[in-house]
Amino acid sequence: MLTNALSPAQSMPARGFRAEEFEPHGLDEHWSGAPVRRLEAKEHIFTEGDQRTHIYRVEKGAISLYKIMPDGRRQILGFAYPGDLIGLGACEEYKFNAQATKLTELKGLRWAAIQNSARHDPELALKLYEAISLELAAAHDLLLSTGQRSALERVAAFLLAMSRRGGGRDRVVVNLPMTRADIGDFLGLTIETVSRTFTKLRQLGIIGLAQSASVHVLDIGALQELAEGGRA
Amino acid sequence: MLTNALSPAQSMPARGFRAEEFEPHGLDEHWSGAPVRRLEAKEHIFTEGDQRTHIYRVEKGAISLYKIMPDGRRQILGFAYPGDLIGLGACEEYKFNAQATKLTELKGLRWAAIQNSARHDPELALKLYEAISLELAAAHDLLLSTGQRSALERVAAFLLAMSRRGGGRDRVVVNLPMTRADIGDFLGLTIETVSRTFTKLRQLGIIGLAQSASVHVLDIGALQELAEGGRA
DNA sequence: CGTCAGGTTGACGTCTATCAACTACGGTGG
DNA sequence: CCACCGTAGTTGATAGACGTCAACCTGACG
Repeated sequence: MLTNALSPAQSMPARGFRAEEFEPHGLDEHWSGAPVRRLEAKEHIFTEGDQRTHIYRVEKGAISLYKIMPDGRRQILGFAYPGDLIGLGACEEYKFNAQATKLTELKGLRWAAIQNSARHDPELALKLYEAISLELAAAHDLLLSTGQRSALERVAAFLLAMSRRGGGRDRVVVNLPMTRADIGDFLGLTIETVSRTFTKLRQLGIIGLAQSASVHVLDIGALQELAEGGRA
Repeated sequence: MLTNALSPAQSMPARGFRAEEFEPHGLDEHWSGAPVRRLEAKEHIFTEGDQRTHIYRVEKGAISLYKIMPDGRRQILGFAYPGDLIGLGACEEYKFNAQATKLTELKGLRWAAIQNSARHDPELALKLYEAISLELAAAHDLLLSTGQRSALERVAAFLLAMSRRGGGRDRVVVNLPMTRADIGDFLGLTIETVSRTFTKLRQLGIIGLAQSASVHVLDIGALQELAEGGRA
């Protein structure tokens, strides 16, 4: 029911929430009229410190949300998939950057409008509250990964979480709309370690790697065991 | 203005929010009537999976919020100080454990009551939304630490964040109401690494360590540089 | 066919975990 | 009063996991 990033034992998409299940009802009408915006890969929706004018909903593609340090180190906080909302944080400025990982379409709503509605519509306000509390749960799960899990465990947890995105739970074929660099910066690993770990999982017969962007999950049980530290 | 855990460049307490600045006005009246509950060190308020019956406000002491893996690895998500709220997540069950790090007092409010009020009071609902979005920002900052920063950088960022708790900004004497083990599990380090890093900071003349629970910040500029990766 | 971004693999280095010994402190009880 | 014990913290030696540097491969695209 929740929307955690790296919680393989639970049943949640990796960030934000599935529109059909959790979208604030009070937002539906607003979205229908909103114009579609198209982004090329690597194009930004907004960057940290920008005035927080809109909230966005991903229609197609995928968005990475990330923070970056002065020396270039980057931490991806999550990936937003179609149906996910972006920019819910209640503050004057965006607190992170949002960038398309591939060709992406999204809709935007003026925050001022949402805020006005919410001031007279407790239902809507509570929906915002619920939506963001799902994001918090996702952040907490990712925190458990980056803080405590080994590289193998992190990648296993990541693949499990990804296998549960996009509706059908525990899909055999998982599509990864992001690069190895993105995965690395999400999990707190380097490109090389991510690549090596994928290879190890393939050698163990747990996954298949037809193309690098498409993973076949062959043994989901093993993946779950690994993610929970069943064996190091 | 925000409440981030490890964002030394910004000015926020480590988790939750300062009551006098951010507490939902609609909650004030509720709290005044609530009974005080006293907890010994290591006593739990609730554990993961418990029915989410109350939200709590810390009055004295400190609470650690943590997740734990089957094999005992623990990730502390944050520390709640006096004025901070606990258990805001919008779901049926608590998603983490809450445990006193020392003798602590807190007040609790039945969630059902808050929820009922919020359904008719958009102001209150929006306050909940704002409160939890601050927690999300805190989680994101911690994520940047555990995912990207070195041990030295993490401890520097942690000390900076702690120096900004408790009202007076950039206090020279910082009190740490948690053990080295707690700090380690918060930052994704071991006790030994935390201890060694404190020693290194002392040898560098950046902090003073009279007692292990009380840190004197001697050179806050150096701490900031370290936290942002100024020099590795 | 050349170029470039993305991905894989190998050799090596290093940061931090692990294992272990030791100190300091506080409480408890003889 | 002091011996004893448990918890917390520090420090040292060692090992291992992951990062770094580098070569190479692949596929897309002009």
